[in-house]
Amino acid sequence: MPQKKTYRMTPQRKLILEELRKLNNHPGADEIYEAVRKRLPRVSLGTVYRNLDILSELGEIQRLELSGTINRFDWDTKKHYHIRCMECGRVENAPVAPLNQIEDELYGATVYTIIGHRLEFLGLCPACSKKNAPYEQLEQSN
Amino acid sequence: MPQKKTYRMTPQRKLILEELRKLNNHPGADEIYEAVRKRLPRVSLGTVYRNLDILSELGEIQRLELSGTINRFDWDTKKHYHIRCMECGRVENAPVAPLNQIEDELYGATVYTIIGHRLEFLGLCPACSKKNAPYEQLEQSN
DNA sequence: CTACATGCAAATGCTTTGCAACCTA
DNA sequence: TAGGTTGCAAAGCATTTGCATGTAG
Repeated sequence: MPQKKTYRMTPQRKLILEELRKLNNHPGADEIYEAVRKRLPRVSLGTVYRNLDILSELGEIQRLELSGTINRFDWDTKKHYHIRCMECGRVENAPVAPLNQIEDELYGATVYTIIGHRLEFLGLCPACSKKNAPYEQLEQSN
Repeated sequence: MPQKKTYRMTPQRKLILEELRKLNNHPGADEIYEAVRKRLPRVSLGTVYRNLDILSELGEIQRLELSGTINRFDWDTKKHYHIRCMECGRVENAPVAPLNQIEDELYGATVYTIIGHRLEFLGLCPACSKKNAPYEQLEQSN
């Protein structure tokens, strides 16, 4: 197995963590960058990105990979969920019935007007599963 | 209200739709581009992007906005879901209990090794809700 | 000391856009 | 004929990376 990497606690890393913990609005890297910059004007965006990577790898913070701009297209316009291979990116339909009632749980519990939801499963396709046996366990603990 | 736009059926648009319907692997724009290029070597990637936009707007195809593009960070490392405003991008926690058993539905039904799932709610935050009353209805029919 | 980390700038990768020419209804 | 559409190239934008220098352990 690969030897363990030892991480250091640098002023930059500490500040990034501190500032993120002050923010309750699930900020992006740019917003964290701006916050840190007020206390350490010479930080670089690159440093912020690198540290956010490391900190989420260490489990100190969580990276939210929300759905975003265009990625994939589907000729099937019916509602259905997908499963994606974390290794190779393959996407297939997930044979799971639509959660038609899941949005009801939010009524009264949020101030948002709910429009819909997205559910996506993550895993390994058979090919990558074989190639990469220990990977699953690793990600499980994430 | 805005006057209705009339769309045309161009050879490019038709081919893009045809090729997408042949592909069962939820392709990205680049893959569709390559497929179309075999039959129409001078198409441009820009045309492919523009048509995928229009076709999904028309409901002829579905755009899968899978996780991975918008990166936000969260100091809270416990499992929880989020709700995102489709207008302004604000993200908040969604007060919904984790679907601990949802992945079980897939055992035996998929050849993938399941590692996890992501659930995200989409809606309008109170501020955008007010500004944009007809929007909700529009998106509902999507 | 030395491997990890930083600042800076350049390089990605994917998507969008401006524009002049083109073509569908 | 009008206004949507195309190819091309350039521009965007968020994120990553190469490199020389700096520094925590």
